[in-house]
Amino acid sequence: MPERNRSGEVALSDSLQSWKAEFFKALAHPARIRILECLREGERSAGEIMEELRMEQSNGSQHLAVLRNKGFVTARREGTTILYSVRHPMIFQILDMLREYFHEHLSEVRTLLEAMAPPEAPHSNEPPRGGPAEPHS
Amino acid sequence: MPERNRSGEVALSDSLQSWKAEFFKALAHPARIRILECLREGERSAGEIMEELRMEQSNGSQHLAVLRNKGFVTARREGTTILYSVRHPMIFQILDMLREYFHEHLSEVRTLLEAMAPPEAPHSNEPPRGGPAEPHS
DNA sequence: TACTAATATTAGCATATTATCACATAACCA
DNA sequence: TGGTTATGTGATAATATGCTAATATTAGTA
Repeated sequence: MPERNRSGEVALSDSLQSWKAEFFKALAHPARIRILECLREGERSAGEIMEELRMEQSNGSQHLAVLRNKGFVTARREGTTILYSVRHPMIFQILDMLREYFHEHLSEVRTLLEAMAPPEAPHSNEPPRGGPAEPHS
Repeated sequence: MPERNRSGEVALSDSLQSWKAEFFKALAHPARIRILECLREGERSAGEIMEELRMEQSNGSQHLAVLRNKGFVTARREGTTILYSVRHPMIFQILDMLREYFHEHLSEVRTLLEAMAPPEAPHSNEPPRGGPAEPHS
């Protein structure tokens, strides 16, 4: 615990860094990233999100709870549905920066991606025929 | 596993989001944030970093390994010491954005901080039962 | 009131991650 | 050579996380 709280300044900096870590932790899941990307177009109900992302209701609700508790999204009730929206555009700025970086450094990133999911061959992915074709672009 | 690789485009987007999640996961630890902040001023040896951050050698080395494997930092040997530096200024841009947000929304953030590390106040805070609490109607 | 739909929360389990220890390797210097 | 420092690696227990199933809460409606 690096607390040299001599002037009170270090404590704030320490809080800041812990907060940043919590911030990143909340984003450190593909499902939550997808939820945020889903909300990029605007307000969405919990049901719509889970349908679009094909998540279990309970699972999705838990991810939404994480995003809610960390302040990434706000929710408002409208009748029986609850509409979620992203609280601050900074989120999208960060995601956009990452997207740029991802494409600029695609060659380097690919190596990391392969190291990321080693159990399956990154080249040929099996086409699971019979699955529902999605008209989504 | 949401893979609808009909045109190859969705797969890339999916990879992007998984990569983003991995990116955030690598940053989701206060120690690693501190290491990066420590490297903001430039190149530093592993020993300097651990001394400044008061970390155990082995522990710090592991965190450095995470940052290295994810491509956040590069390392070069100089004699007996190994010098680390941050690979891309985007990291600092993101950290700066968060710092701004942290200070702009300090009042909101403080609530989350308290919920984050409750060393005192064993009074259980009430979860948002009964739907989301609207800021004000 | 009862009933249904939409969300939220809880519980149990499996898995992943962390910090830490112990030891191994490498470079430098006397 | 021997000794000190810097760094890496493997194993372990404690902790955290995610997923599924089940249950609870709220709003709307009959």
